[in-house]
Amino acid sequence: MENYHPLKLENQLCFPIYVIAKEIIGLYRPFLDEIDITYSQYLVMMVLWEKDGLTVNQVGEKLYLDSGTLTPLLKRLESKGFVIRKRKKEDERVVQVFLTDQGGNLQQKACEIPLKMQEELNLTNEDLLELKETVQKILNKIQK
Amino acid sequence: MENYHPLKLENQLCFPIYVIAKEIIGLYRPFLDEIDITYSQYLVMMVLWEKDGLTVNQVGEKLYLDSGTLTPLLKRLESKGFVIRKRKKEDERVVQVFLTDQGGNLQQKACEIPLKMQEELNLTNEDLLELKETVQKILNKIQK
DNA sequence: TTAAATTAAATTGCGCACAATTTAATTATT
DNA sequence: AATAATTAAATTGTGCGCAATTTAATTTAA
Repeated sequence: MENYHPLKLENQLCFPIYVIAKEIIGLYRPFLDEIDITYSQYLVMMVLWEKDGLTVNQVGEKLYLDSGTLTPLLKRLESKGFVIRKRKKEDERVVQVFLTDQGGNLQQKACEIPLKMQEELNLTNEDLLELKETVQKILNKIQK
Repeated sequence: MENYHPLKLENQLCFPIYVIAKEIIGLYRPFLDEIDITYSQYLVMMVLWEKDGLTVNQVGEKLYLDSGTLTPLLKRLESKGFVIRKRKKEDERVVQVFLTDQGGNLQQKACEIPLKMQEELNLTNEDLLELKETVQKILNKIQK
Protein backbone atom coordinates (compact mmCIF):
# COMPACT_ATOMS: atom_id res chain seq x y z
CA MET A 1 0.00 0.00 0.00
CA GLU A 2 1.34 3.41 -1.04
CA ASN A 3 1.97 6.08 1.53
CA TYR A 4 -0.25 9.11 1.54
CA HIS A 5 1.66 12.03 0.08
CA PRO A 6 0.20 15.31 1.31
CA LEU A 7 2.16 17.33 -1.24
CA LYS A 8 1.03 15.40 -4.31
CA LEU A 9 -1.15 17.42 -6.63
CA GLU A 10 -3.83 14.75 -6.72
CA ASN A 11 -4.22 14.94 -2.95
CA GLN A 12 -4.83 18.67 -2.88
CA LEU A 13 -8.27 19.99 -2.08
CA CYS A 14 -7.91 23.51 -3.32
CA PHE A 15 -6.38 22.70 -6.69
CA PRO A 16 -9.46 21.09 -8.28
CA ILE A 17 -11.64 23.89 -6.93
CA TYR A 18 -9.28 26.50 -8.35
CA VAL A 19 -9.23 24.68 -11.70
CA ILE A 20 -12.97 24.20 -11.88
CA ALA A 21 -13.56 27.88 -11.13
CA LYS A 22 -11.21 28.88 -13.95
CA GLU A 23 -12.72 26.35 -16.35
CA ILE A 24 -16.29 27.45 -15.70
CA ILE A 25 -15.31 31.10 -16.06
CA GLY A 26 -13.70 30.09 -19.35
CA LEU A 27 -17.01 28.60 -20.48
CA TYR A 28 -18.75 31.87 -19.64
CA ARG A 29 -16.27 33.86 -21.74
CA PRO A 30 -17.80 33.41 -25.23
CA PHE A 31 -21.25 34.36 -23.92
CA LEU A 32 -19.92 37.34 -21.99
CA ASP A 33 -17.82 38.45 -24.96
CA GLU A 34 -21.07 38.90 -26.86
CA ILE A 35 -22.23 41.51 -24.36
CA ASP A 36 -18.72 42.93 -23.93
CA ILE A 37 -18.12 42.29 -20.23
CA THR A 38 -15.81 40.06 -18.22
CA TYR A 39 -16.88 37.53 -15.60
CA SER A 40 -16.02 39.89 -12.73
CA GLN A 41 -17.92 42.68 -14.41
CA TYR A 42 -20.86 40.27 -14.87
CA LEU A 43 -20.83 39.63 -11.12
CA VAL A 44 -20.92 43.37 -10.43
CA MET A 45 -23.77 43.84 -12.90
CA MET A 46 -25.75 41.02 -11.24
CA VAL A 47 -25.32 42.74 -7.89
CA LEU A 48 -26.55 46.02 -9.35
CA TRP A 49 -29.45 44.41 -11.19
CA GLU A 50 -30.57 43.12 -7.80
CA LYS A 51 -30.08 46.45 -6.04
CA ASP A 52 -29.09 49.64 -7.77
CA GLY A 53 -27.14 52.45 -6.17
CA LEU A 54 -25.01 50.38 -3.82
CA THR A 55 -21.75 51.85 -2.59
CA VAL A 56 -18.38 50.50 -3.62
CA ASN A 57 -18.06 48.95 -0.18
CA GLN A 58 -21.43 47.24 -0.41
CA VAL A 59 -20.64 45.77 -3.81
CA GLY A 60 -17.31 44.60 -2.42
CA GLU A 61 -18.95 42.90 0.55
CA LYS A 62 -21.26 40.93 -1.70
CA LEU A 63 -18.48 39.86 -4.05
CA TYR A 64 -15.60 39.61 -1.55
CA LEU A 65 -13.61 42.22 -3.48
CA ASP A 66 -11.83 45.33 -2.23
CA SER A 67 -11.55 48.83 -3.64
CA GLY A 68 -8.23 48.00 -5.25
CA THR A 69 -10.08 45.59 -7.50
CA LEU A 70 -13.38 47.40 -7.74
CA THR A 71 -12.31 50.97 -8.44
CA PRO A 72 -10.65 50.24 -11.79
CA LEU A 73 -13.28 47.61 -12.67
CA LEU A 74 -16.10 50.08 -12.05
CA LYS A 75 -14.29 52.71 -14.09
CA ARG A 76 -14.17 50.26 -16.99
CA LEU A 77 -17.89 49.53 -16.61
CA GLU A 78 -18.44 53.28 -16.53
CA SER A 79 -16.39 53.89 -19.67
CA LYS A 80 -18.47 51.24 -21.45
CA GLY A 81 -21.57 53.15 -20.40
CA PHE A 82 -23.11 50.50 -18.15
CA VAL A 83 -22.86 52.35 -14.84
CA ILE A 84 -22.17 55.77 -13.43
CA ARG A 85 -20.31 56.48 -10.21
CA LYS A 86 -21.51 59.33 -8.04
CA ARG A 87 -20.15 60.62 -4.76
CA LYS A 88 -22.78 60.99 -2.06
CA LYS A 89 -23.69 64.57 -1.18
CA GLU A 90 -24.07 63.70 2.51
CA ASP A 91 -20.72 61.95 2.67
CA GLU A 92 -18.24 62.72 -0.04
CA ARG A 93 -16.07 59.73 0.87
CA VAL A 94 -18.73 57.35 -0.39
CA VAL A 95 -19.18 56.46 -4.05
CA GLN A 96 -22.48 55.02 -5.16
CA VAL A 97 -22.78 52.96 -8.33
CA PHE A 98 -25.88 53.37 -10.50
CA LEU A 99 -26.99 51.49 -13.59
CA THR A 100 -27.41 53.53 -16.75
CA ASP A 101 -30.27 52.70 -19.11
CA GLN A 102 -27.78 50.73 -21.15
CA GLY A 103 -26.68 48.89 -18.02
CA GLY A 104 -30.25 48.07 -17.13
CA ASN A 105 -31.02 46.89 -20.64
CA LEU A 106 -28.02 44.60 -20.54
CA GLN A 107 -29.96 42.34 -18.18
CA GLN A 108 -32.29 41.37 -21.00
CA LYS A 109 -29.33 40.36 -23.12
CA ALA A 110 -27.73 38.49 -20.24
CA CYS A 111 -30.77 36.55 -19.15
CA GLU A 112 -30.14 33.69 -21.57
CA ILE A 113 -26.64 33.14 -20.25
CA PRO A 114 -27.50 30.98 -17.22
CA LEU A 115 -29.48 28.57 -19.40
CA LYS A 116 -26.76 28.44 -22.02
CA MET A 117 -24.22 27.74 -19.33
CA GLN A 118 -26.36 24.97 -17.89
CA GLU A 119 -26.43 23.37 -21.32
CA GLU A 120 -22.69 23.89 -21.63
CA LEU A 121 -22.00 22.20 -18.30
CA ASN A 122 -24.52 19.48 -19.05
CA LEU A 123 -24.87 18.46 -15.44
CA THR A 124 -27.84 16.79 -13.83
CA ASN A 125 -29.81 18.84 -11.36
CA GLU A 126 -28.62 16.50 -8.62
CA ASP A 127 -24.97 17.13 -9.47
CA LEU A 128 -25.57 20.85 -9.55
CA LEU A 129 -27.43 20.90 -6.28
CA GLU A 130 -24.93 18.61 -4.61
CA LEU A 131 -22.03 20.80 -5.67
CA LYS A 132 -23.72 24.02 -4.68
CA GLU A 133 -24.71 22.69 -1.27
CA THR A 134 -21.30 21.24 -0.51
CA VAL A 135 -19.50 24.37 -1.59
CA GLN A 136 -21.89 26.60 0.34
CA LYS A 137 -21.44 24.46 3.44
CA ILE A 138 -17.67 24.81 3.25
CA LEU A 139 -17.92 28.51 2.49
CA ASN A 140 -20.08 29.07 5.56
CA LYS A 141 -17.57 27.20 7.69
CA ILE A 142 -14.61 29.16 6.37
CA GLN A 143 -16.25 32.51 6.86
CA LYS A 144 -17.66 31.99 10.34
CA MET B 1 -43.98 31.71 -4.10
CA GLU B 2 -41.09 33.72 -5.54
CA ASN B 3 -40.01 33.28 -9.11
CA TYR B 4 -36.66 31.69 -9.80
CA HIS B 5 -34.25 34.41 -10.90
CA PRO B 6 -31.42 32.94 -12.92
CA LEU B 7 -29.39 36.17 -12.73
CA LYS B 8 -29.46 36.50 -8.95
CA LEU B 9 -26.08 36.08 -7.34
CA GLU B 10 -27.39 33.50 -4.89
CA ASN B 11 -28.54 31.28 -7.73
CA GLN B 12 -25.17 31.17 -9.44
CA LEU B 13 -23.14 27.99 -9.40
CA CYS B 14 -19.79 29.37 -10.38
CA PHE B 15 -19.72 32.28 -7.95
CA PRO B 16 -19.41 30.27 -4.73
CA ILE B 17 -16.76 28.06 -6.35
CA TYR B 18 -14.83 31.11 -7.47
CA VAL B 19 -15.11 32.63 -3.99
CA ILE B 20 -14.14 29.46 -2.17
CA ALA B 21 -11.07 29.04 -4.38
CA LYS B 22 -9.97 32.60 -3.61
CA GLU B 23 -10.67 32.21 0.10
CA ILE B 24 -8.73 28.96 0.43
CA ILE B 25 -5.82 30.44 -1.52
CA GLY B 26 -5.97 33.35 0.92
CA LEU B 27 -5.68 30.91 3.82
CA TYR B 28 -2.58 29.40 2.20
CA ARG B 29 -0.94 32.82 1.86
CA PRO B 30 0.57 33.22 5.35
CA PHE B 31 2.07 29.73 5.18
CA LEU B 32 3.40 30.26 1.67
CA ASP B 33 4.75 33.68 2.60
CA GLU B 34 7.01 31.93 5.09
CA ILE B 35 8.69 30.01 2.28
CA ASP B 36 8.50 32.96 -0.12
CA ILE B 37 6.30 31.52 -2.88
CA THR B 38 2.80 32.22 -4.20
CA TYR B 39 0.03 29.65 -4.52
CA SER B 40 0.62 29.23 -8.25
CA GLN B 41 4.33 28.81 -7.66
CA TYR B 42 3.50 26.24 -4.97
CA LEU B 43 1.49 24.27 -7.53
CA VAL B 44 4.44 24.30 -9.94
CA MET B 45 6.80 23.19 -7.18
CA MET B 46 4.46 20.30 -6.26
CA VAL B 47 4.48 19.19 -9.88
CA LEU B 48 8.29 19.28 -9.96
CA TRP B 49 8.65 17.53 -6.59
CA GLU B 50 6.63 14.71 -8.12
CA LYS B 51 8.60 14.63 -11.35
CA ASP B 52 11.65 16.75 -12.02
CA GLY B 53 12.75 17.94 -15.44
CA LEU B 54 9.32 18.33 -17.00
CA THR B 55 8.94 20.66 -19.96
CA VAL B 56 6.99 23.89 -19.76
CA ASN B 57 4.25 22.22 -21.77
CA GLN B 58 4.05 19.26 -19.40
CA VAL B 59 3.83 21.50 -16.35
CA GLY B 60 1.13 23.46 -18.12
CA GLU B 61 -0.90 20.34 -18.91
CA LYS B 62 -0.89 19.29 -15.28
CA LEU B 63 -1.87 22.72 -14.01
CA TYR B 64 -4.06 23.89 -16.91
CA LEU B 65 -1.79 26.88 -17.52
CA ASP B 66 -0.25 28.15 -20.74
CA SER B 67 3.17 29.55 -21.53
CA GLY B 68 1.89 33.08 -21.16
CA THR B 69 1.36 32.36 -17.49
CA LEU B 70 4.18 29.88 -16.92
CA THR B 71 7.11 31.59 -18.62
CA PRO B 72 7.18 34.61 -16.30
CA LEU B 73 6.21 32.50 -13.28
CA LEU B 74 9.08 30.07 -13.93
CA LYS B 75 11.46 32.97 -14.39
CA ARG B 76 10.44 34.25 -10.98
CA LEU B 77 11.01 30.80 -9.45
CA GLU B 78 14.38 30.74 -11.19
CA SER B 79 15.38 34.16 -9.89
CA LYS B 80 14.55 32.96 -6.36
CA GLY B 81 16.85 30.02 -6.94
CA PHE B 82 14.25 27.23 -6.75
CA VAL B 83 14.46 25.99 -10.36
CA ILE B 84 16.61 26.29 -13.44
CA ARG B 85 15.32 26.32 -17.00
CA LYS B 86 17.34 24.56 -19.68
CA ARG B 87 16.67 24.20 -23.39
CA LYS B 88 16.90 20.63 -24.63
CA LYS B 89 19.93 19.84 -26.81
CA GLU B 90 17.87 17.55 -29.06
CA ASP B 91 15.14 20.13 -29.58
CA GLU B 92 15.97 23.71 -28.84
CA ARG B 93 12.34 24.73 -28.85
CA VAL B 94 11.71 22.81 -25.63
CA VAL B 95 12.52 24.17 -22.18
CA GLN B 96 12.89 21.73 -19.30
CA VAL B 97 12.47 22.83 -15.72
CA PHE B 98 14.73 21.34 -13.05
CA LEU B 99 14.72 21.73 -9.28
CA THR B 100 17.81 23.23 -7.73
CA ASP B 101 19.04 21.86 -4.38
CA GLN B 102 17.26 24.78 -2.78
CA GLY B 103 14.10 23.91 -4.68
CA GLY B 104 14.32 20.29 -3.58
CA ASN B 105 14.92 21.28 0.03
CA LEU B 106 11.88 23.50 -0.04
CA GLN B 107 9.73 20.38 0.02
CA GLN B 108 10.80 19.67 3.61
CA LYS B 109 9.74 23.16 4.61
CA ALA B 110 6.46 22.84 2.72
CA CYS B 111 5.43 19.45 4.01
CA GLU B 112 3.70 20.85 7.08
CA ILE B 113 1.50 23.12 5.04
CA PRO B 114 -1.22 20.59 4.10
CA LEU B 115 -1.72 19.67 7.76
CA LYS B 116 -1.79 23.31 8.83
CA MET B 117 -4.31 24.03 6.10
CA GLN B 118 -6.49 21.14 7.23
CA GLU B 119 -6.49 22.62 10.72
CA GLU B 120 -7.23 26.02 9.25
CA LEU B 121 -10.19 24.73 7.27
CA ASN B 122 -11.36 22.63 10.21
CA LEU B 123 -13.51 20.38 8.05
CA THR B 124 -14.51 16.82 8.78
CA ASN B 125 -13.01 14.14 6.58
CA GLU B 126 -16.47 13.48 5.22
CA ASP B 127 -16.90 17.09 4.15
CA LEU B 128 -13.47 17.10 2.55
CA LEU B 129 -14.04 13.84 0.70
CA GLU B 130 -17.52 14.86 -0.39
CA LEU B 131 -16.26 18.14 -1.79
CA LYS B 132 -13.29 16.60 -3.54
CA GLU B 133 -15.40 13.86 -5.11
CA THR B 134 -18.12 16.21 -6.29
CA VAL B 135 -15.65 18.68 -7.72
CA GLN B 136 -13.65 15.95 -9.41
CA LYS B 137 -16.84 14.50 -10.91
CA ILE B 138 -17.77 17.88 -12.39
CA LEU B 139 -14.24 18.49 -13.56
CA ASN B 140 -14.19 15.18 -15.40
CA LYS B 141 -17.46 16.02 -17.06
CA ILE B 142 -16.34 19.46 -18.16
CA GLN B 143 -13.11 18.24 -19.63
CA LYS B 144 -14.41 15.21 -21.56
C1' DT C 1 16.15 20.36 -50.74
C1' DT C 2 13.79 24.14 -50.54
C1' DA C 3 9.22 25.83 -49.09
C1' DA C 4 5.29 25.21 -46.17
C1' DA C 5 3.32 23.72 -42.00
C1' DT C 6 3.74 22.73 -37.31
C1' DT C 7 5.35 23.15 -32.73
C1' DA C 8 7.22 25.25 -28.16
C1' DA C 9 8.08 29.04 -25.78
C1' DA C 10 8.21 33.86 -25.37
C1' DT C 11 6.08 38.24 -25.84
C1' DT C 12 2.40 41.76 -25.72
C1' DG C 13 -1.61 43.58 -23.93
C1' DC C 14 -5.50 43.60 -20.89
C1' DG C 15 -8.04 42.71 -16.71
C1' DC C 16 -8.34 41.02 -12.41
C1' DA C 17 -6.90 40.23 -7.16
C1' DC C 18 -4.80 41.72 -3.22
C1' DA C 19 -1.38 43.90 0.08
C1' DA C 20 0.08 48.26 1.46
C1' DT C 21 -0.10 53.04 1.29
C1' DT C 22 -2.19 57.53 0.34
C1' DT C 23 -5.75 61.00 0.07
C1' DA C 24 -9.67 63.19 1.49
C1' DA C 25 -13.76 63.42 4.25
C1' DT C 26 -16.06 62.59 8.47
C1' DT C 27 -16.47 61.58 13.34
C1' DA C 28 -14.83 61.46 18.01
C1' DT C 29 -11.87 63.62 21.62
C1' DT C 30 -9.80 66.80 24.23
C1' DA D 1 -12.76 74.78 17.95
C1' DA D 2 -8.53 72.25 17.13
C1' DT D 3 -6.61 67.71 17.09
C1' DA D 4 -6.79 62.87 16.66
C1' DA D 5 -8.85 58.79 15.00
C1' DT D 6 -11.56 56.56 11.76
C1' DT D 7 -13.49 55.64 7.38
C1' DA D 8 -14.10 55.13 2.05
C1' DA D 9 -11.98 55.15 -2.11
C1' DA D 10 -8.16 55.61 -4.83
C1' DT D 11 -3.47 54.57 -5.85
C1' DT D 12 0.78 51.80 -6.28
C1' DG D 13 3.07 47.69 -7.04
C1' DT D 14 3.31 42.67 -7.79
C1' DG D 15 1.72 38.45 -9.71
C1' DC D 16 -1.26 35.79 -12.04
C1' DG D 17 -4.37 34.15 -16.28
C1' DC D 18 -5.46 34.17 -20.88
C1' DA D 19 -6.06 35.65 -25.84
C1' DA D 20 -3.40 36.79 -29.65
C1' DT D 21 0.83 37.34 -31.88
C1' DT D 22 5.77 36.58 -32.61
C1' DT D 23 10.06 34.10 -32.83
C1' DA D 24 12.74 30.30 -33.58
C1' DA D 25 13.32 25.43 -34.23
C1' DT D 26 11.75 21.27 -36.25
C1' DT D 27 9.04 18.40 -39.23
C1' DT D 28 6.47 17.52 -43.40
C1' DA D 29 5.64 17.89 -48.16
C1' DA D 30 6.36 19.41 -52.70
